[in-house]
Amino acid sequence: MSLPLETPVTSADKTFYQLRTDIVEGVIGAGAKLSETELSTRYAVSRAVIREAINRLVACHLVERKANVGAKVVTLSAAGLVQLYQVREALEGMAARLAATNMSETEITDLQSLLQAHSNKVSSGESYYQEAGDVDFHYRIVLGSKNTHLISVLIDGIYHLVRMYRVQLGMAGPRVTTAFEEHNNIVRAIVHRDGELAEILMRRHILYSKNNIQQKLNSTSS
Amino acid sequence: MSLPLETPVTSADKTFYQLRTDIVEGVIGAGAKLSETELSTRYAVSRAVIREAINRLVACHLVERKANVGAKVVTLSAAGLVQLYQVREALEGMAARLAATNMSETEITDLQSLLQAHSNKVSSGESYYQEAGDVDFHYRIVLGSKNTHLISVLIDGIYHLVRMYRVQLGMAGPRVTTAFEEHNNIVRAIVHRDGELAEILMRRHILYSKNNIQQKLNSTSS
DNA sequence: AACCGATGCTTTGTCGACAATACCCCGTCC
DNA sequence: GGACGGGGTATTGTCGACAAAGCATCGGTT
Repeated sequence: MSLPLETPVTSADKTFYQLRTDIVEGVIGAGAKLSETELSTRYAVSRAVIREAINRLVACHLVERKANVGAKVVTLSAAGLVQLYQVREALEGMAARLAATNMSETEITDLQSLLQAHSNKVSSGESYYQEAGDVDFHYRIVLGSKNTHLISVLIDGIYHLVRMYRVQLGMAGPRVTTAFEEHNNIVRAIVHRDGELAEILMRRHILYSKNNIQQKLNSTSS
Repeated sequence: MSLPLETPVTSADKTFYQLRTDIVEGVIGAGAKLSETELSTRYAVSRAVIREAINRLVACHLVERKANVGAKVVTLSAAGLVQLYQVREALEGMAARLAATNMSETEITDLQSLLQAHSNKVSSGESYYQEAGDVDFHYRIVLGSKNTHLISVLIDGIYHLVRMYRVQLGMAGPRVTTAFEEHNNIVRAIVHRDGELAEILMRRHILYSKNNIQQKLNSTSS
C-alpha cells in the first residue's frame, strides 16, 4: 500500500474509521439510519464519540443529518456519480498539472517503476490492476501536486465517495488496458515536466472513465 | 445578499457560525488557541457544543486540532494562498463550464442584470463593487453549475478561507475595472452556452487575481 | 552544571443523565 | 369519513462530572 497514514489515536478516531469503512464497503447500506444509541452499544463506546464520528462522516458527505431527526447514509444516484466525476476531472487535472512541476525526480522514477510493475501484471493477465493499481497511481499524482487543499479534498473526501459508488452500483469494471495506456501517457508528460499536457491527459482519462461508467449504468438500467 | 440560507437551528450551529465569522473576520487571530473551557464560558454553552463547533471548523480547514493537545486557528501563508487559488482555478473553471449548460434562462438574465448594476456602480466611482459584487458573481456561477459537490466545497469551504486570507493579509485591493470586464466576458460565454470558453475565461480570471495578489504580497514583503 | 525522572496541574477525551424536539397513535370534532 | 389536535414515546441535543493524556516544575543523580 502507499499510505493510509491515518493513525487513530483517540477512540472517536477508531469509530470514525470503522464506520467509514463499514459505510463505504456497504456493510451499512445506503439510506440506513444511524441510530446513536444503537451504534454506541454496537461499538461499545459512549454516544459522544458516536456523535463525533457521525459529524465527521457528515463532513465527508458520506452521511446526511437533519437536526433533531437523525443521520442516515447518503443514497447514491447516477447523476451524483456524474457530478462527482466532474469534480474529479477538474481537481485531478489540476493535480496532474502541478505534479508535473512539483514532483521530485525520485517520486517520478518511483511512479514509472510502479507503472512498469502494473504493466507486467496486466500483460500476464492479472486483473488485479484495476482497483489497487488505479488508486495507487492517482494517489501518487495527487500527492505529487504538493497542494494541501487538493490532497485533502480528494483523498479524505472524494475518493471514499467514489469507492462507495463503486461498491453500491457494483462496478468492478474492466477498462484496464486502455486505462494503463492513458496512465502511461500522463507519466510521460510529467517526465517532460509538461504540466499543461499532463492536465489535458488526466482530464481526458477521467472523462473516459466517466463515459465508461455512464454507458455501463445505462446498459444495466435498460 | 444572495443566499446565506444557513439557518442555525441547534445551539451548536449558532456557536459554529459565530466562531467561524469571528475567525474569518480576525476577531480571533491566526494561531490563537481555542480553549474549550474558555470558549464554553465566553459563549455560555456547554463544552460539548464547543467541541462540535470546533470539529466543524476543523472540517472547514479553518482550525487545526492535535489530539490531546488542543485546537488553534490556522496560520496562513502566501504559499497557502497560492495553493488555494490553484484549487479555485480548477473548481470554478469547471463551475463556469457547467453553468453554461445548466443555468436556466432566468438565472442568466438575473446574472446579466446583476452585472449591469455593478457596471453602473463602477462607472459612478463606487469601489463598493470589489467585495460584495465579486463574491455575488462567483456565487451565482457556482450555484449555476448545479453540482452539489462543487457548491459545497467552494461555498462551505474555500470561500471562507479566501475571505480569511483577505482579512489576514490586508487585501482590500482594487483590480475592479478589469475584473468587471472579465466577468462580462464570462457571462457572454454563458449566454452563448459555450461551456468550454466559459471555463477558459474563468480560469484566466482567477489566474489574474492570483498573480495580482502574489505581486502585491511580494511588494509588501520587499 | 546538565540531564533524567517523578509529581502535580491543566486541558482534552469520554461518559452517563437530563432536557428538548420530532414522530406516532389515537381521540375528537367538523 | 377525514382532518386536526393532544398525549406518549423514542431519539437527538445539551449538560456537568469523571478519566486520561500532555506539559511544566522541581528534585535527584551523575
